[in-house]
Amino acid sequence: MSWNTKKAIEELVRGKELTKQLRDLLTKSLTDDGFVNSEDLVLKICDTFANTLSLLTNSNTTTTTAVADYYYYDDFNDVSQKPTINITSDGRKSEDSGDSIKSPPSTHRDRRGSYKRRKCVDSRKKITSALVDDGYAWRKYGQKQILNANHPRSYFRCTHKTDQGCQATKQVQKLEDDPPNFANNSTLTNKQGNDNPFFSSVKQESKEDYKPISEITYNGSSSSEYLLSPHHHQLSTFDLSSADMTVLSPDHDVLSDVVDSLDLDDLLQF
DNA sequence: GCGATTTGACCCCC
DNA sequence: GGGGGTCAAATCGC
Repeated sequence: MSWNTKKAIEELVRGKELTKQLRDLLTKSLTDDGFVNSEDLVLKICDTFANTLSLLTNSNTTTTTAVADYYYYDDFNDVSQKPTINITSDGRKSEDSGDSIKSPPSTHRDRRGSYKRRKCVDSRKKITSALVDDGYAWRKYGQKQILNANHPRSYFRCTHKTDQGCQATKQVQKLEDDPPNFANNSTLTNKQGNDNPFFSSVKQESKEDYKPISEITYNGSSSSEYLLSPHHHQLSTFDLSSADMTVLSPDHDVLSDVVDSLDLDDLLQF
């Protein structure tokens, strides 16, 4: 294990401790009597993850690509880059960065592939459905309105289906409108299964070598994303308004080292 | 040009 | 035949 990897682990552990403190700060409503300043604490946490990513970036070129493509340290301190996700009346979502959205020509309305898309945004700075959240690089390949469902169901499959034969697929569906913003409350859920009433239990199909998980992730809230580790069956929320959380590619050698040497169950036990 | 998303069409199963 | 899952053309951003 390289020095950078060890340091990355140390940073992750430090981040865990800081997050615990933040949890205490919020749940116990510590104010002036608290031993830490909340803003300072958040900055420390951001530094921790930034340091970790920096270490990983410098220690592995494979990971470097993934990190560099999808993550920028400055995003931690730049809440203004939070994308606004709008759920349209027909269930489709669009992201509004403040720029006008170019509508497809009216003559293309009925044409396959016509859709609105945000422009002038560096997509590398935000999480997209194609990014990995559980060790797989998901790519959306379909969306369908389900009978008696308020929201459409999205279909994802592994990006490496063609080149590596990965048969992993998953389905994502929102259950209810206007879920409470857990992230703003800095709530970090950690539980078996998905009993969150605002998001669907979505099955994940498993074929061949794919490691099955019983529940899946959902990214339907305006500012929070639900992540689930296929190995630990735990659900976590991250606040995208303050930090773009993502997981590196499935081919992450460095992360594998980190994961192998850490008890993620313990890491996630907030 | 590449890789991503969108979305209508198509296929399959009940 | 209807509903759900997948395909693939169209489109977009880099």
